[in-house]
Amino acid sequence: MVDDRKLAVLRAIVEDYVSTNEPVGSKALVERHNLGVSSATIRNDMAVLEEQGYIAQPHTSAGRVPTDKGYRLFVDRLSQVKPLSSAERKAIETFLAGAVDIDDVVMRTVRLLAQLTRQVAVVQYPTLTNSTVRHVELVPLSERRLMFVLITNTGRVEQRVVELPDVVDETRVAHLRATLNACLDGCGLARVPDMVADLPERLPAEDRPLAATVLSVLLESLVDRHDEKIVFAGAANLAGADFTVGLRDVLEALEEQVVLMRLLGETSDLSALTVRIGSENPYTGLQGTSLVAAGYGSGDKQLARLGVLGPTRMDYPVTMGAVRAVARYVSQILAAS
Amino acid sequence: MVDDRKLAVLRAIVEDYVSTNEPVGSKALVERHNLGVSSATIRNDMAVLEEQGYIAQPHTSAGRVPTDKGYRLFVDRLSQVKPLSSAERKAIETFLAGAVDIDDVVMRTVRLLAQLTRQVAVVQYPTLTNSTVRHVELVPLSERRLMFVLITNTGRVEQRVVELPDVVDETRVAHLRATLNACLDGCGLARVPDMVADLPERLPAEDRPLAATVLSVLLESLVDRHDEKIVFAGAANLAGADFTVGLRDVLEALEEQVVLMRLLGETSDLSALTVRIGSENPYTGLQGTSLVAAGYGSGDKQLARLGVLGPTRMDYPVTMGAVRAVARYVSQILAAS
DNA sequence: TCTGGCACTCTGTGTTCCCGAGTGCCAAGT
DNA sequence: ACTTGGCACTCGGGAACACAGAGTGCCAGA
Repeated sequence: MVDDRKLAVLRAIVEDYVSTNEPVGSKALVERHNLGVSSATIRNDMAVLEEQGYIAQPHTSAGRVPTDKGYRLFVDRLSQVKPLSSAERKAIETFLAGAVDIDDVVMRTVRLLAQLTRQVAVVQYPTLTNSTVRHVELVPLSERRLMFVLITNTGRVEQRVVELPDVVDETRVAHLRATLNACLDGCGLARVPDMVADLPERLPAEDRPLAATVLSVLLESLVDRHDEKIVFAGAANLAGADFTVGLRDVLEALEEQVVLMRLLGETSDLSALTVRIGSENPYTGLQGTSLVAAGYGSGDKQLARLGVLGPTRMDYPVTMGAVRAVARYVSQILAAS
Repeated sequence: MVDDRKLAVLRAIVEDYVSTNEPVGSKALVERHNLGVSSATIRNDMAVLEEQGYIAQPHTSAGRVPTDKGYRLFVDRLSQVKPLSSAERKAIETFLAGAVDIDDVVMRTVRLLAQLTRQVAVVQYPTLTNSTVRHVELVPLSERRLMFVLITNTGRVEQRVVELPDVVDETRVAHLRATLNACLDGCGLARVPDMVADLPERLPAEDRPLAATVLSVLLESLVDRHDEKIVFAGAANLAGADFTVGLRDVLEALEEQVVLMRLLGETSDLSALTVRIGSENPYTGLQGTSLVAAGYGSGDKQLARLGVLGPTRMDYPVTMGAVRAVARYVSQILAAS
């Protein structure tokens, strides 16, 4: 009986604080929620909760505010994800359905998520490592320049300009293209380096310089930077909120790809809905913010993650519901294309 | 003599206000600049300048602040663009040189500009209308789906998935590809619709459904949205500045592609350095901000625009120098690739 | 274990007051 | 016709202060 009520009190505090943005006191608590006890009892419970580190008071004789630890407990045990309304589901579906290519999917997703949660949305591009080669194209641009294009089964297109050491005629390029496609078609990107390792040796000697140049660009484009691409939207939603830490730091973090990568990346289970609260964050500029993230992917493969970043004081059930729903719909879209 | 000094006073007011961010009074003015007259004289001049609308005072008995009209005069007649230091030039060069594709160029440019000016940078993607077709590629994804890829001479790649009405075999696709390339190679994008208008009729009857489907996607991808792509960076730089209008509005405007398009687009001369100050702005959310923009392009063709957005109270000479320099370097890079 | 009561401690807000910077104007000087 | 020093006036912003209100901790009694 004892502990049960304390948990109810904590839940009530979190809910009230999230909705009012003001420290909540014992009296207001018994009025708004019908716990069957008096405010004095609540005060005792609150004292205990504070001692255990779940809540804190900004000053003596102000109400209580949840700590990060308090939010953590709330998220883990006291709340359940709130599903979206059917109108919202409908909106998601129609909005995402119009996407024409992978860039468009990502763009629409991030905007949708920002609008839905009224917070900052973050979407990581589908990783290349799980995709396979659909087609390789070599397009002569001029005598000594090629454009190299790699198309993956996820609809992603990688392109690079290749500077050639020598003038190369069209038929050699065609030959290399055919060879590359034969060698790589359907091959997982992770296996590409192995597949092409001995490729120059299997070619006539006069084709080798060309092949070597193209391959070096190909390999470089794979390892390069593209797992690291992340976009965000909804920065305007930060303007209203007040952070313990400066707004500037948050904006800086958002523009720093590396920080976002670590933020989204450092989660053990890709498929689950994960929440990172305030000081649990690795980056100091993002203390005072929480991240709600989920993995998405086509079919059974998880490709990447998406989520929203907001003030620690956020409505976790609703946000988690939105993130989960969007992740599912994006997965559907990607699986279908 | 008279007017000359008034202009000097206005210049001094702008410079002081930009550097101190406080309304500047007559006394401070004679101290910091050696105008050879007394503060009383300055006061008279200031009264005239105020009556003419170049400066204003926030309250009675505060110093003066330049109005938008005052900044306008300053930019047009009282200042000269300040060139960058050689260290800065060097930095630009090396930073931009590493770009691997057009996305990378744009990304690097916008970040560079944001960092250089410590303001929000805005870069418009090179317009497709001035570019020409380098290559068209059709890649079978499955029996009834094609990926259509269009490569332009500016290194831009457009991609679309095409849903086919029927199962189509590979040789027909190859044939269509060859026909398309023969027809469109080197053709300006604006002329593409004309060029392909009668193309189905020139094909054997059995190829026409396929051709029609692909062409409709092609045409759609041209008119669609890609002239409208704009990216920005440096939002964190907004955090420090204080706007007359809310920070939120500015952030919202930045995320609204349409607004940015109009902002950058509505300038008569594409090649000149243009400055739009405060209330000269079309969008209400951007009053209180100024835009400094320049066109860029490869060779003699202007492709698009880039610029920075900052508080009306900005250091125009320095900002204009940075924008101009970056525009030039980007043009160089694009011309070379 | 809960409850009502009570004294205490804060913060936030409103009020008042005053200093100082800056102006406008005027009469005198060049 | 300008310029200058002087002077009275205005107003914003900060400091000092008081006060109401909300909230707490604790204690004695049910």
